[in-house]
Amino acid sequence: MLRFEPITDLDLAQTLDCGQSFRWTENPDHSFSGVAFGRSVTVRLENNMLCIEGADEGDRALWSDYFDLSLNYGAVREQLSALHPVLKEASGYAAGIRILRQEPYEALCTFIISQNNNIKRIKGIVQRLCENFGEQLADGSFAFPSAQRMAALLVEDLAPLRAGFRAKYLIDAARKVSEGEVDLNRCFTLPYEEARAELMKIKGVGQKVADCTLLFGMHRIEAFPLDVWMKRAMAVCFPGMSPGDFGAYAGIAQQYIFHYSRMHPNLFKKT
DNA sequence: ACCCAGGAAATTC
DNA sequence: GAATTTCATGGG
Repeated sequence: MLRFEPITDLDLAQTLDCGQSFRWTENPDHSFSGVAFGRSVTVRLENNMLCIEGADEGDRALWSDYFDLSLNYGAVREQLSALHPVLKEASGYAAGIRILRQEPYEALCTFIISQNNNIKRIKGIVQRLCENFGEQLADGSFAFPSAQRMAALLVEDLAPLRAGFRAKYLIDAARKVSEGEVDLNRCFTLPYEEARAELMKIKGVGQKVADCTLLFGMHRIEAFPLDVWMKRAMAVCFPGMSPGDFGAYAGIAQQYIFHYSRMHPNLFKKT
């Protein structure tokens, strides 16, 4: 069991159930159980201390990075709040969100699955992907399958996932990643537009999926994914503004706005 | 029956 | 080139 120093600006529900990761489930006591990096754990907050059951001391840095504990989100919110009054409102409402550092390949696959889909069904498809092709862990849960494992599959093999037209995209991603035709590690350091182009070599990966992969899988927090919710929010609340106007922490601003708009759908009705 | 969901590719104009 | 249609599946 790992225990971290007391921390502010962390809400597990806002962070783990806000549509950036699809592998966490809430328990009756408001802790969350999930798998990341092949480790099955349960996380909870006790007196503002993050506690991770099932993790050992050797993984302290891994989980600190996963929950982005070293970034001062209070300072980020202060900076963002100065940009626009609605962003100030949204960042206050969603102040407990942190941008996770997920496994790059997992982020890539889950956001390929996300296209023209809803969060509930995305979770089901991801769960079936892990159960069918991921390594089983000691407690019976499943790791996310590797690109190498998935590259050995045929599109038909993914039928049990019921992923529809996205199955062929997953196979293309697995093959290009496992053969090095797409280098996920380079996407951490390439100039932003080049990193996005690298990911878009995969069939089924456009700008939005590439942006989500960069933001949630490579911690490129300048990324500002525009999905249907964000396009509505931008049209209603930020007319004339573009992603570049949100600065170096655009991705965090995006998550604040995304969460705020999903929790207040009536404010962003289509005209 | 129709519409929508953290879109992108294929087709048509 | 820009606008529209198609692609699978499941819930409201």
